[in-house]
Formats: sequence, structure tokens, C-alpha cells
Amino acid sequence: MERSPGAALTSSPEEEEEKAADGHGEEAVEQEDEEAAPVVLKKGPWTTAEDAMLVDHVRRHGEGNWNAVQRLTGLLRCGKSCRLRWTNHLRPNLKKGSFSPDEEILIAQLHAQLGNKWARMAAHLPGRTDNEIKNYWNTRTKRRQRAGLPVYPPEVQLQLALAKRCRYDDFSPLASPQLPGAANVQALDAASTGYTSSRPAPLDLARQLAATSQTAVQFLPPPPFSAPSSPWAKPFARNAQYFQFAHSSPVSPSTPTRPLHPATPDLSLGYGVRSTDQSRLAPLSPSPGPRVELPSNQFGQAMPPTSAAAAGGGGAALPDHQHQNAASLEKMLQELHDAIKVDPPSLAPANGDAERHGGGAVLERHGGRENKLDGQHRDDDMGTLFDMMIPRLNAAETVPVPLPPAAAAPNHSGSTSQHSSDDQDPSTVDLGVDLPPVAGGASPSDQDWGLDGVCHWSNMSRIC
DNA sequence: AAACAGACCAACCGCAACTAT
DNA sequence: GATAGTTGCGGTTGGTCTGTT
Repeated sequence: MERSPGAALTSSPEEEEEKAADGHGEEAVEQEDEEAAPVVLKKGPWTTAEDAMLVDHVRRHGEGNWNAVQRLTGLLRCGKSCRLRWTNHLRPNLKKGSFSPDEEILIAQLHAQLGNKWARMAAHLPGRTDNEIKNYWNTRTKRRQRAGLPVYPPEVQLQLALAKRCRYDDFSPLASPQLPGAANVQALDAASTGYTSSRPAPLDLARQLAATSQTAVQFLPPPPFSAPSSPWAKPFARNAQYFQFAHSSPVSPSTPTRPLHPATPDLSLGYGVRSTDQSRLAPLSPSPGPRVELPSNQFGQAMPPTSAAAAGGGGAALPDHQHQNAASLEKMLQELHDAIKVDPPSLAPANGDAERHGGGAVLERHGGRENKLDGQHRDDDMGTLFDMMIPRLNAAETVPVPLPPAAAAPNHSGSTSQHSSDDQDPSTVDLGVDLPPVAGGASPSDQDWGLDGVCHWSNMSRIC
């Protein structure tokens, strides 16, 4: 193990650059090595001269053997630091700049599937580093949590809800056939990364649900990078509009576009809620392999029940597409009711389309089984799902729906820390659905989302 | 203009897995 | 198999930038 000996050198970058330029030749370091003198390694920001030395070293010797860099070049950096610098800043084909909207969506999906597996996520985002993704995610989740906004975009929330509904034990014996054309991150993960649990990741279950029931929850590739606006970091009203667009360019080689399934209802909930079948939501989980890693869920705090409403930016003056979204949600909810065979709370008028979906049998079978957990979780799950969806319906249809108290259990850990992440029981995965205190008679939707623009990212700083 | 807060970013630290001896 | 060295990963920290008061 390498430990940084001694105190870090503290001087200005200019000074360090000068030192690096004229002071640290190979001879000097070799001399030090011969004398076995302790080398005080430098810490802190890299100078351009150091970068040049490192680049030159990699050009000559290739990547790897990072501890030799200091020995061969005289660079007063530990191997770990060199590797980090190269990986995060110097290696070619790095993509700098802010994340595109589609990258943001993909990150959310990957995080929902993988948890805080930044390196694995980075593998699906060419040119991006794990550190970059990690910083991005932590910053935005912290901001969103503070604002009481959902951590995940609605489409991912829905998949999580489905996954939560379908407990692991219910599905573990089932095969998980790949959906048609589902070349995706999961396939890559399953093939190239190690899963460490014997149970499938939560989002696997949504896929299994989709495959088992004929309700066909479809998971499609993420949107391309050429979106005109950020669907997540921008006001949701605009998001919904954006996701009405049709795209075709692939995100990356690992997330190719795929043919759309013509007979598949769209369950993408907000980000891609369309009355058509054009959801591009990527498959979020591979077929359960021999080892399945459960996603860490470090977000103990849940989302407000109105989170889904944000996707549509619903409000008194709903644009047409948002009405469509609401109708689509309504239909989706009805389908889920039918599929899971749980009486929903009184909602908007039932949609007759729901009965044409024949997913109920299988789901009923699973839902009817006694779970390891107490029987309440079933209601909790549905409540969670309803909570995500109903407020949005409320916003669109002004149908008041009482929120199940079970889903209102807040968890205000308020931290994005990893401490609770990896050991959390995935069967109790928090969907990020939280119920902030609702004051007065206004609905959460009206209070929290869209109607007055408080959900806009630009307003975040003022919320708290 | 100054103070402050938040966002963003780069880098470090500790740990674990992997590999070579 | 044991040990040391190396690499990779994830969490955290601290500095800088930017917007707000």
C-alpha cells in the first residue's frame, strides 16, 4: 500500500511548474533511489509540466506500472496519483464539458441499476470518467434531495417501483429472457462485470415482470445525446416536451438504438410518456447472471409523492402533451392495477384499454405468494407506485386521492453518504418517494411541482 | 463591492481485489 | 498458501468559481 509520506508540498502552481521544469530530472531521482533517500511525493494540483512528464511516460511505456513513473521520470507523484491523473484528465478521447441530457438519463438509469458503481457506469459513457459521473451524481442528488425532488427521473422511478413490487424471492426462479433487441448496458454488465449477489438487481425484476407478464413493460435504450435540452436538469415542463421528440442516434456503442416494439404500452412515466410506443427507456438490468450485484441505494431520503408530476410539469395550464402524458399515466396505472390485482385507490375514471393486457395471471401468481416480508409491503409498494403517479394525475385531472400512510414514511437521512448504501436490503429499496409535510389544503402537486416553477433547477438555491 | 452560500471539480484516502513472487 | 506489491474503486475533502444577498 502506498501512503503519502510526509507533508504535502504547498506552493503555487507556477512555482511547482518551475520546480518540475528544472529540478526533477531522471538523474536526480535515480540518485535518490541509489541513496535510498525518502522521496517526498507531491500532492495537490498537477502542473502542466507534470502532465507533460506523465504523458511522455505513457507515450513511451504505455499505461500501467504507475509506480514506475516516479522512478523513471522523476515525477514526484505516487503511482496512484499518476494513474488518477492519466485516467481522469490526460488520457485521450476524454469527453469534457457538461453532461448531455441523454447522458444524464443514462446515468440515472445506470445508477438505478448499479448503485454507486461509478466505474461501471463510466464504462457505458464513453469519454467520461467515474470521478466525473460520481461528482455529477452527488452534486445533483444532493441538490434535488435538498429541494425535495426525486433523485431519479420518473421513468426510473417506475421501474424501481415495479422492481420493488416484485420482490426478489418472487422472481428468483424465473428465467429472464432478453427482450428483443435488448443489446444494452445490462448485457455488457452481465458479461463484463461481476455481480456479487445471488439475487437480481431490483430493476431486473421489472424486466422479469415485463417478460413474464404480457403487460410488456418495455425497456428501451436511452435517448441519444443530441437532445435540445436537459430532460432532467431543466424544468420538467420542458422535459416532457423534449421527450416528445423522436431520436435515433445511439448513445454509445454500448447502448445502441433498437427497434421499437409496436405493441408495447409505454410505461416510461414522464420522461418518455407518450401515447405511442416510442419509449426509449433502456433496459436497466441484465438477465440475472450467476452473480448479481444489488444496487447500493444511498438515498435514504425518499422522494415527494409529487415527483412523477414533475415530469409532466403538470399544472393548471397543461399543454396538450401533458394532458396526453396524464392520460397515458392513467392508462399505465390501470394496467398495473390489472396486472397486480390490487384494488387501486379511487382514481380517475378507469381506462378501458387496461383489460386488453393479459399480464394479470402471472403477476397474481407472484403477488399471491406469501412473501418473506410482512404482507403490508404489498400495499406499501402499490402505495409507493401510486404516490409517484397519482399526484401527477391529480395535477392533470384534479382527482383528489388520499395518499397511503404507509408510503409516507419519511427517511430524512439527508445524506448522500455511502454508509447505508451497499448493505441495504434491496427488498426494501427506497424508491426515493418521500412525502414532505403538506401544509394547508393545497395538493402536493400544486405545492411542489411545476405550477409555480419551484421545481426548476434555476430555483433550487432558493428553496432552502 | 464585499460577504456568503452553493455548485463544481480535482485530488486524496482507505480499502479491497488482483497479481507476482 | 503466504506475502508484498499493484491496481482499481468508491467515499470524502478541499479549493475554486459563480451567483446571490
